[in-house]
Amino acid sequence: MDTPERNQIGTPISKFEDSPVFNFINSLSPIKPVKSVHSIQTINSLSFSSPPSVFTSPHVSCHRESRFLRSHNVLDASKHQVLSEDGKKFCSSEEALADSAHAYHNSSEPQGNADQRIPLEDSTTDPSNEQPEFPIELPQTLKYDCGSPACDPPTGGDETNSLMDLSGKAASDVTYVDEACEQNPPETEVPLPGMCQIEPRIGGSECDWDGLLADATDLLIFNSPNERETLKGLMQKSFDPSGSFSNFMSQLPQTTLSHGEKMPIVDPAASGSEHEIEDHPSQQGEVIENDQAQDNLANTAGMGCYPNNTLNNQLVSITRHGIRRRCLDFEMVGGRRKNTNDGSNNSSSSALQSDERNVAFDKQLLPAKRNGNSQRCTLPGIGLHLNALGGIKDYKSLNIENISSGRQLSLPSPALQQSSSQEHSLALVPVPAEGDSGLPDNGFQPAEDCSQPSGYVVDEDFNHNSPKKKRRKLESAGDGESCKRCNCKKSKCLKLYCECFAAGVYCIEPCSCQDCFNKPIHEDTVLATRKQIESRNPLAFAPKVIRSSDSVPEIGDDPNKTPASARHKRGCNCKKSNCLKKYCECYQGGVGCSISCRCEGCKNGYGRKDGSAPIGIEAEPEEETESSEKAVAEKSLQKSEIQNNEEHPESTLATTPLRICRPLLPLSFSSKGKPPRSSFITTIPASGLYASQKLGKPSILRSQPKFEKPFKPVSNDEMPEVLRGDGSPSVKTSSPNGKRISSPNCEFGSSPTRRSGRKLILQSIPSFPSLTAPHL
DNA sequence: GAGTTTGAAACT
DNA sequence: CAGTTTCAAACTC
Repeated sequence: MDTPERNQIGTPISKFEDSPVFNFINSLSPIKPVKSVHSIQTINSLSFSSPPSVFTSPHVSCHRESRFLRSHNVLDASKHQVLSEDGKKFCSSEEALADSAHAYHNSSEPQGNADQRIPLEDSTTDPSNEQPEFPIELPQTLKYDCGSPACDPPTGGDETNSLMDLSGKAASDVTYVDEACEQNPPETEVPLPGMCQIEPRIGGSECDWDGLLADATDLLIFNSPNERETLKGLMQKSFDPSGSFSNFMSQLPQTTLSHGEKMPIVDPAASGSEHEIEDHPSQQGEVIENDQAQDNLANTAGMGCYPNNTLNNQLVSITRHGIRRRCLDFEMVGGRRKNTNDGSNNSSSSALQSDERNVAFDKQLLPAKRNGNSQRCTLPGIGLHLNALGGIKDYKSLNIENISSGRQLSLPSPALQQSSSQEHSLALVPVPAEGDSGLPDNGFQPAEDCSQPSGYVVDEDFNHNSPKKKRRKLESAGDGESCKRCNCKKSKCLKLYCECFAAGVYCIEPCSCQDCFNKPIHEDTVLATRKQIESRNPLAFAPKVIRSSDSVPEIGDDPNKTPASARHKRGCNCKKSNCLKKYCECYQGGVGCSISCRCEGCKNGYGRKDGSAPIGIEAEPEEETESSEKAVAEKSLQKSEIQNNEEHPESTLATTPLRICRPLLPLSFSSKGKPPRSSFITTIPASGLYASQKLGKPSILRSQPKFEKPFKPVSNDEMPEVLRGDGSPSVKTSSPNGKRISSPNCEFGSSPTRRSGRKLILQSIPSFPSLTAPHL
């Protein structure tokens, strides 16, 4: 394999060959790579975080970051341990299956989660149990694994074997690598060929480039760390032309470095995987077994999440490293399904191409899937029809921002999120807010949470099998709330009654809806309906809860106010629930009632309409507005800005940093899958509040509960923005809310707390467009 | 699991 | 804009 490819490659190869490392590797066993790896390891932990963010969806990324830190630390500290453990784990297929399933979901999420999970997953994958047919799953897991220290093993059956042996033999990474290399000497070489193949294809789209590049780098990496670097350098040079690529590359190194820790393992495995896939189907089969089991599970679950095997496998093998893989994987997922079966054996190159193609197809479907992957439900947000429509443009911007920041962005509006996810192929995976809860465990949990997500992932068709059952299961399994989906019977899921539809997400497995038209299949209908609804009420699909979290912190007022800052877009109209139950949208959204609310006997724990804050949360609404006014007086400048913002939100936004965040934020919630109600969105402060809620859908789902608990009341910067935008603009006029809205707007706009909000407005506006745009 | 309550969404 | 109806979630049993 290798030799022929190399020949083809020609120049590129020659470069690599030039490097002493490469030559050495070629002549010798993989052992050398290991050394390089060690050096890299130190770097990995640090760099690692950033790359993932880029690929991962905003939601995910946010969560991830927090997780990452932890995970990385853990990994660093216990790298060796992990590896040894992994080896053990590999043996156990059980965990592997479960993990792999999670991993799929996680794929969107990324490294953060992946890192934690990875070890386990890797181990699981490694064991590779086997079914050649479904190699895809394994690859995915592997990919994730790669990201994680443990991951490496994942690759081919041979690798798995080697890994197994290694696990038994030596705990150290080095041993791992060496063995892998020895067993699969060709693998080391393989990477190069892969590079060559990739390049030609790359010509296609930037996205593809990124994926390819990543893959290529991975491949190179596999051979040896040194080689990686050299390859990277080469790659960068060659690809620099595309900005995206350059950015990507910059990150890639990190990823590679990060991998470096694990590198030893990873490289061998990666190389092996490719070879195995292409050349050694039998080996693949071994690896695949686990994957298949997972796939089967996913399928049974109705999960579309799990990509088809063939394509996935190829891609996976290529991409192993967390970030890229993710992208590819997600994309792959959609496309894979179709293609995988057909050409499991296709060469890597073909796989790549197919992947690209698939991606386009997947866009529509992916969102949902991604969501599922992400964690879930949140992702509800994720499978937005809007996304598909959306706008690629938006996503690009998002990506850029993400990349630059290195964090995930919160999507401004569901539409944006979706669009971004689709285009990137990154699934917005709302990482479960839980992230915190258990890195190790959680790593998987998120996936579990994702169970819903899985639902997302699941193909639409699957959903219907037994929606109620699934739904309940999901609910029970994960957060009951989080997993939930709609249960529409008469609305066909084409009205705002439908949470999924309202959230801009396609209905998926967990849904128990009847006669559902909110599916990719009926995209046209969905879009048309959306348009109609939006025509009546531009803000109809905007988050119901707007959060000025940004404003709060920035303002420096009491942090406590944060909750108060968030407000329901329209305000509730509760008469009997006293705003103490989820019937109340304000309460459900974790925000206090505001002036805009027409509720009677308001006792909202998050903040009473009166301004009193029963729970301890400060009174939000009116009082806040007043306070805000005071603040304004104090800060004439801010005031002016705010006013300007209100009047000219756009301009303000542009100037303010918030803008960036906002655009991203809005969608976040939607992704959740089913936040309280689709419309409720948490705003995410650019800074990273997310953690608490933002987390995508999971956050949403979870968020609700949290909301119940007063404090984190949603921080939804984004929403507020949207709302503001809505409110300030004429938008609301159309909507029934308009009545109420006026007051709320006043609150936001006038209220000091909202000062930050001013900026939000602008962002929010943009998000909507994205949604509508798709309809075009 | 079925039925009731609730309030938003949709309609008039 | 107000009132009514429809709808599905939230809640209760």
